[in-house]
Order: sequence, then C-alpha cells, then structure tokens
Amino acid sequence: MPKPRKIEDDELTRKLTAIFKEVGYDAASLASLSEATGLKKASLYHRFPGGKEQMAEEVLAATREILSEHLFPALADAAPPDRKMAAFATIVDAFYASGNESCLLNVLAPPRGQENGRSVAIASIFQQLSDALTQVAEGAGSPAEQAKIRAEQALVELHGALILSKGMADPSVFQRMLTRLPGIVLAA
Amino acid sequence: MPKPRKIEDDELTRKLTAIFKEVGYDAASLASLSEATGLKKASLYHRFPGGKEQMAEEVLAATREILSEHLFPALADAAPPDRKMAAFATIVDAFYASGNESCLLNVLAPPRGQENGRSVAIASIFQQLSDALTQVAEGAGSPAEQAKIRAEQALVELHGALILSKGMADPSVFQRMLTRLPGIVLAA
DNA sequence: GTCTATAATATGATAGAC
DNA sequence: GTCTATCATATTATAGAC
Repeated sequence: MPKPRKIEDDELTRKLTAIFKEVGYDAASLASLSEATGLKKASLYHRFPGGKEQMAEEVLAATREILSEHLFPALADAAPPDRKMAAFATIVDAFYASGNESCLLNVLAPPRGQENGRSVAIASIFQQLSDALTQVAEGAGSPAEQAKIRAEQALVELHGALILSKGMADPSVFQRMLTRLPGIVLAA
Repeated sequence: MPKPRKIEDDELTRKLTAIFKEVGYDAASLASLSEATGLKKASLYHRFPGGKEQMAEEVLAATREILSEHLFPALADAAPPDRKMAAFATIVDAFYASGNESCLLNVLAPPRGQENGRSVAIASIFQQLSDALTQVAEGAGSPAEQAKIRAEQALVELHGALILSKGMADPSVFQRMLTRLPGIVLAA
C-alpha cells in the first residue's frame, strides 16, 4: 500500500505557480517552494526529478492548459468581436488580480543568451495569444497584416501595464490599459 | 601614497549596469559582478559597503543621471513636439540596443511586498519619464488629463515591447513599437 | 510518497595583509 | 585600494529509512 499524496498535482502546481509569480524564477528557492507546498525538498524532487527547472516548466504547461480551457475558447466562439474582447479583458483582469500580480511569462523567462526549454514554452504561449487575438482582429474587419499588428500591440500594452503597475506601485495603470484593450484589437 | 583605482566609478558603474541588465538583480551574483568588473569581492565591498543592494542603487542613480543628461533635455528643448518624439525614439532605440536588452527598471524591481530603496528609485524614474512625456503631449495639443494618459501609454508600450521582444526572441516587436511611439504621444 | 540527514557547492559578507 | 583567506549561511541535490 503506497503512501497517499499529501497534495495533488493540481494544487501542487497552483502553489508553485503562486511563488514563481511572486518572486520570479531565480528568487524562488527550493526552501520557499517547500514551505509553500508543504512538501519537503526531497519530496519535491520525487515529484519533479528535474528540480526547479522542471517545476517551472510544469507550471508553464499548466498555465497553457488554463488558457486553453478558459481564455482561448472565449476568443474563438461565435460571439461578436466586441463581446470577445470584453470577455478577454474580464479574464485578464482576474488572471492578474487587477494588476497586482506579475506575468509568469515575464518572471520565468531566462536571461538572454541562456535560452532553454522554458524559453520555448514561453515563446509558444505568447504566439498562441497573439494568434488568437489576431483572429479576433480579423473578425472585426482588419486585414491580415494589420490584424497581426493590433494583436501584438494588445499584448505589448498588457505586459507593459503589468511592468508599470509594479514599478510605480500603482495598479490603476493596469486598469486604464484594460479600458484601451478592446479598442486596440477592434479598431478597423 | 594610496593605491590607484583599478577602475574609475564611471566605468565600474557601467560594467555593473551591464550585468544587472543582462540577468537581473537576483541572478547577478557577487562572483559574476566581480568577474565583470575585474575587482575582487572584497574590493567591491570597499567601493560599495552596502553590498549588492548598494551597487543596484548606484546603478539606478547613474541611470537617472544619464537620462537627465541625454533624454530629458531632448524632450524639454524648444523643438516642435514631433521632433522631440523622433529624438526620443532614437535615444530609446540606442538605450535598449534595438530591443535586444532588458529594462533596468524591470529587472531591478524587487518582488511585490518587498519594496525597498530600489523600489523608490525605480518608481521615481518612471514618474520622471511620465512627466517629461506628458509635457510633450501637452505641447502637441492634448489637454492635461489626456496628456497624462498618452504619456503613460507610451511608457506602457515601450516596456511591454521589451518583454515581448525577449519572450518571443523577436526584436522586431520593439521596432514596430518604436514606429507607433511618436503617434501615441502626439495624437491630438 | 514522504521524510531526516547529509553532501557539495555557491552565496553574501568580513578580517587583515600589503 | 586591492588582495588572499576565511566565515556563516543558503543553495541545489541525493541517499536511504520508514
């Protein structure tokens, strides 16, 4: 009879995600990850033989799944484009706690010149987001090339607002960005 | 007769800045800072008794000085607003190596909830940038409130483009942002 | 599957010689 | 002002008991 898990994969990943989001990859020590999850370091290595690097990659994989379940469907359904962007803003607002949390894709990105598996996962998620928003922009009447630009601008504003909100300790920057977001993608 | 300095403050700060920009505050170990500057760890402590924290703060102070010497004058002179924004784009392009370097204000920001002297310095630089761009926007005809929004949006796009350029390993995101920048601030 | 104990190394930081 | 040597602690990671 094998010992029962103290914590299931889903919950484990959520707690790891929270720490990484809070302090970033480098500052997330195994000690802090252990404390946050309630699993001793040796147990974490049992669940993630690849250590911290693997934990980060599974966190990214889980994030992608959450997007696939909650965000991408909202952008791909049959609703009119303005409805999609309203849903997008709502989901994004919740996802980043109204500008009070950092972006995983940012804080987990390895330094330039040290690209690895994480980098690929991150670039791929950015690309998925860009593609989904591009579709919405095209649905709103933008020609293909312009739709790409609009989607890119939306992601740029989204992530820039998170940086400024944190750097200026002012989440209202994020809120104002949210009001601009739909218009950026929908403008024809 | 005191020993001569192996490296002057200016050059020392430049090398520290390069490392911090490259890997961020947490991943910048004293070992790496020592190697990059050519000064042994004990010598770094002689120049910066406050250790890594003080190095980061002096790097931020030096960055502010560079902005005060090169960027703010270009935004405050008597040139027409579109000339100012063209200069701004050129300086910013050089400052971030056309999107191939990260933003110090981002990589030196402490985690939320761990604000310190660095946080204050960072917020203050963001504010200075915002104020300067707001002046330009007002000079281009925007009423005060809208000018603030436009300046903020410009900074949001600037920093978001750096995130996406790195995350997608594609500096062209930064280039496209640069083409939008003047219009954001100048639009009436 | 989780734990205690431990290892090997890296880290930030200091003392004291030159 | 810079250096070698050293310290205490923190870090990632593993071995082996239960």
